[in-house]
Amino acid sequence: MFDLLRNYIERFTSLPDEDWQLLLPHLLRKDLTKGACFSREGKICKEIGFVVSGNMRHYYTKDGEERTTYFYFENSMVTDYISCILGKPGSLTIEAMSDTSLIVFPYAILKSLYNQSHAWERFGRLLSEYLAAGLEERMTGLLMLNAEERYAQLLNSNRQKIIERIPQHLIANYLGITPVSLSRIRKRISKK
Amino acid sequence: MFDLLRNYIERFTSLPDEDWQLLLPHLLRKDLTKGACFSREGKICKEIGFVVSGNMRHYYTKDGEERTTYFYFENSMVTDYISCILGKPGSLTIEAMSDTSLIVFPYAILKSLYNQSHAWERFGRLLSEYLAAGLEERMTGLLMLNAEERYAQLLNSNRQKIIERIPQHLIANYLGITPVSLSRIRKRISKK
DNA sequence: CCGATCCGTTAACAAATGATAAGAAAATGA
DNA sequence: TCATTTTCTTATCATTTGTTAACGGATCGG
Repeated sequence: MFDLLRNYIERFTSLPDEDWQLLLPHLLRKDLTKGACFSREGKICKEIGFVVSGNMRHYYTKDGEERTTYFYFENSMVTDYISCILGKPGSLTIEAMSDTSLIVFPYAILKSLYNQSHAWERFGRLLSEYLAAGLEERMTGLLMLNAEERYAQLLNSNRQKIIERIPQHLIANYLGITPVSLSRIRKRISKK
Repeated sequence: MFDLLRNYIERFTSLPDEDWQLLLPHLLRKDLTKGACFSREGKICKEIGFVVSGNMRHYYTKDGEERTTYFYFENSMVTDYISCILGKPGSLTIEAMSDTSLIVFPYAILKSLYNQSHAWERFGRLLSEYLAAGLEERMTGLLMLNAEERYAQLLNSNRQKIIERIPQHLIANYLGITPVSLSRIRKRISKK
């Protein structure tokens, strides 16, 4: 099963077996039941996860309300990256939306791999670049497009999984609008 | 003068002289007059810049209008990172807002340094992480805060340079609102 | 010095979005 | 199965934001 993670990593950069063996002993399987948390607001996130099956969301809290801003599906990494990088308590909570299987390993291990191996350092760079590119695209959407255009953008992106598998009020959060507003947008679009 | 760049890099990770010497021969000084462009929409960005003096902005074009979403001040890196990373034509234009002095070098050189040296690869990782953390914070602000809160956030951040040195209609762009709306927000705040 | 341009404010109106509540359909769980 | 919860829609009203236009001050170049 751990090969799923290896394949994911090799999509960024080829990883000699020697390097892979440095990580392998630290991998664990972790199963979360629906509603369980991987990382919590106020706690320092010390683990990296890889979603084998299931899906998760992360949310911030404002005025006591959860505001979901990201979703994780199978075959992707999950962590509070900011908390890991800065080593500070996170401001978001990551929660399983369904029963979810993860492969996990300590962020401290990844950091030590950065020191031990150029290949792992490269993976870290490419992962961060990939992350930054995604954030940039999404932020530009928020700055340049209105709510309806953002929903259309999501429809035409490679993130359809979100439309298909996520409840609408959470998609509204993700788009930065209210569920009521998203419902209106959908109605407007369906009339065209 | 090139030491300014070296100091900047060393704030991320210590760089042995040997590694610095790999980059040094490729550094050039470049002066832009007010209004000149460092990178243009539709062109592949092939250079990394470091702002020695002056300031710049980058903007996207929507319906023929410029939408400024970022500012660069002295002592910071400037480039169309997405265009560099993906090797694709950029969708933004980077322009000098005043006469600006840069240190520049080809992105291709940085890429080769990634191959030649673990220390440079590390710098690349840390720079990307720093970039991602900044994008994440700003995106969260866009999703969680209304326009007035975003302006207050900017006021209380370590980005006051923007308030002090940037025309208000461009700050409005940066916040994702219209200049008229920002003017109203400022009026509301001043009444308190 | 003068004209042109840029910049910020204000007003009036239109459009979009938020807040709240009600109701119905669908999913969930005992 | 039945009650409960979740999810989505719709309506109403308030608020915010966008749009357009006008005005005056500031800045800039000749």
